[in-house]
Amino acid sequence: MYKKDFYNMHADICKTISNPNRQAILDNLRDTEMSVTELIKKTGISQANLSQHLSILRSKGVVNTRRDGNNIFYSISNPKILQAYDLLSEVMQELFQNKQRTVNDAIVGNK
Amino acid sequence: MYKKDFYNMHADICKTISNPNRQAILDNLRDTEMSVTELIKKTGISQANLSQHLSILRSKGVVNTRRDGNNIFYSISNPKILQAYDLLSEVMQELFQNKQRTVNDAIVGNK
DNA sequence: TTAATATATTATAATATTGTTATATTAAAT
DNA sequence: ATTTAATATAACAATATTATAATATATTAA
Repeated sequence: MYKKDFYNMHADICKTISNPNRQAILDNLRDTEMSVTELIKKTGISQANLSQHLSILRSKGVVNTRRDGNNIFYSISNPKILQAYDLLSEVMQELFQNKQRTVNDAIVGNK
Repeated sequence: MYKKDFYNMHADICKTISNPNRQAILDNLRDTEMSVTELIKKTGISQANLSQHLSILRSKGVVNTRRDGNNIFYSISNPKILQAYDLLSEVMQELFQNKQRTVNDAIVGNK
């Protein structure tokens, strides 16, 4: 596989989880499957919009589905997705702390 | 911090690395700093576009810069960014393998 | 001081992503 | 067979992202 293809695929999977609503979905599915109705309640996302986001996650293989009667249950397909999610949380926090420190240094005037 | 803010920030940092050209940049900076000119050569991205992507990475704190004479050297600010990058590579590969397997099952007709 | 090199910025057109509204599908219950 | 509840899809407007072309800035060299 050529590097460009790799970068494209990588960016694609990364983009799939790069949306606040989809982050909320994944966070709610962290350790349990959940029906769409439950997800609506938990996330507050509108039905149509949630369904669209679930469709994106599903089409990329990030979540799996299971029908039980009238409900469809969504779950995360691969635990590494959550590992990546959590690692990015750490990165985010550390970047945020650095920014805070920079601002503080600027105010206090020390380096 | 409210969950919505968290998801927004998380998605934001995630979006920052969700672009094939920025992936290429990060991959090239993996274990060395590099000047813009070097990055142009290595990645094949146009000067203006590369500069824009570097600007995005810089503004989000993902890379640091150092001027040396006429050159500006870029480097990755936090090793966890690469850890996250690599973990997402694994996720990508595993998702890809699953998809391959599914296609194969469909062709062969076994489950 | 001017020229050359390295990098950044701005404007813009093309494309992609997002959320909303309205409508369709699917399965279960009556 | 209808009705109801759960979920999906389509159409669309608003916004964001992207790459290109043109121009500007900054540092060194001549």
